[in-house]
Amino acid sequence: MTADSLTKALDAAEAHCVERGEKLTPVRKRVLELVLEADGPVKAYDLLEALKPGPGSAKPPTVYRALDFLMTAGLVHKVEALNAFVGCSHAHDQDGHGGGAELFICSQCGAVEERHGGPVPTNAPAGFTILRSVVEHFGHCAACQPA
Amino acid sequence: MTADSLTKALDAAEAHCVERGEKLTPVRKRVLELVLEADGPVKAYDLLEALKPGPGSAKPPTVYRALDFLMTAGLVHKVEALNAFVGCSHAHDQDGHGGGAELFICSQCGAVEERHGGPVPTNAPAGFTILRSVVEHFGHCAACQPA
DNA sequence: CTGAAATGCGTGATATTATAACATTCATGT
DNA sequence: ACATGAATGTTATAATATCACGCATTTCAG
Repeated sequence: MTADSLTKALDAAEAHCVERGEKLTPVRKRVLELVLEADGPVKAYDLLEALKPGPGSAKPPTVYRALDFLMTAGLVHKVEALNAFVGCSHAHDQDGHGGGAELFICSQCGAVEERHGGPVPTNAPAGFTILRSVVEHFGHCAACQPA
Repeated sequence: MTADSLTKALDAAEAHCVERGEKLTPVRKRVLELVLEADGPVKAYDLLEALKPGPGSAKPPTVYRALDFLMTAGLVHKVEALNAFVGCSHAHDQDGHGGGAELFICSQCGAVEERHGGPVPTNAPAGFTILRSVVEHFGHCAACQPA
């Protein structure tokens, strides 16, 4: 992500929050920035390290609260299988499609692609109502195919 | 799961391991039994508690090693979004279909349904090779629909 | 049989991930 | 000013998972 598109993404995120009647506070914005800057999924405690050049501030709750906010706002996704977080380029609300995107994660280079409107699970058990889906695919992206 | 079908499942698991040239040792068998007995996904430290009526034995590595073995053998799945484990009724090898089943988990009663040959992700990025997929759906099973 | 190698497990310590509980600050409306 | 509520700071701890070492047993070539 270029510095320019990062700025744009942050502005878009801010607008997205305002629409929702919420505030993208400095801490939240900084966390989002760090997540978006990263090449791939980021760990919460790596964010924590990155957040504290200064002495006192930045304890675990700080980053987890910011991440919770950003996830609720649909700006960040958690990669459950990695206990890590990725930025969401679409800035969609997470309501209405089960709260989860379909993620394609390259184990080689860390690149993450996100898709929506994914495969409707046609083979759900009869009568099962899906409220939230976690769909994560791990493998090699086009650029990282083994020779 | 009835006591009778539990015994059958354990015997089948043992046969499954022998086929693979591996051993279902007492510790592994006991862990599998505990996972199968449970109503729903089980936490590793709950297994740990259940494993130690005696004083000394049963430390975290014991249960994690057993779980690793059982997962590799395809007898147990990890629910990534819950950090919990479920027994696998099919006793399939996990090779050949991305290492993951599609799980339907009732948040109300904890029931887990497992499906295979799930939705081929038609919208994968071009050139992406999937090695492992995590697909977990959370919601209400037929018996737990809200009134 | 014997000894090297592999495997499984016990044990203590520690790393990693996440939350609880309570205090403080700050913006906002009245 | 004062009350209120949201966000954050702060301390502690819970929950999840792995490392590293050593011992016991099995396996099997020689």
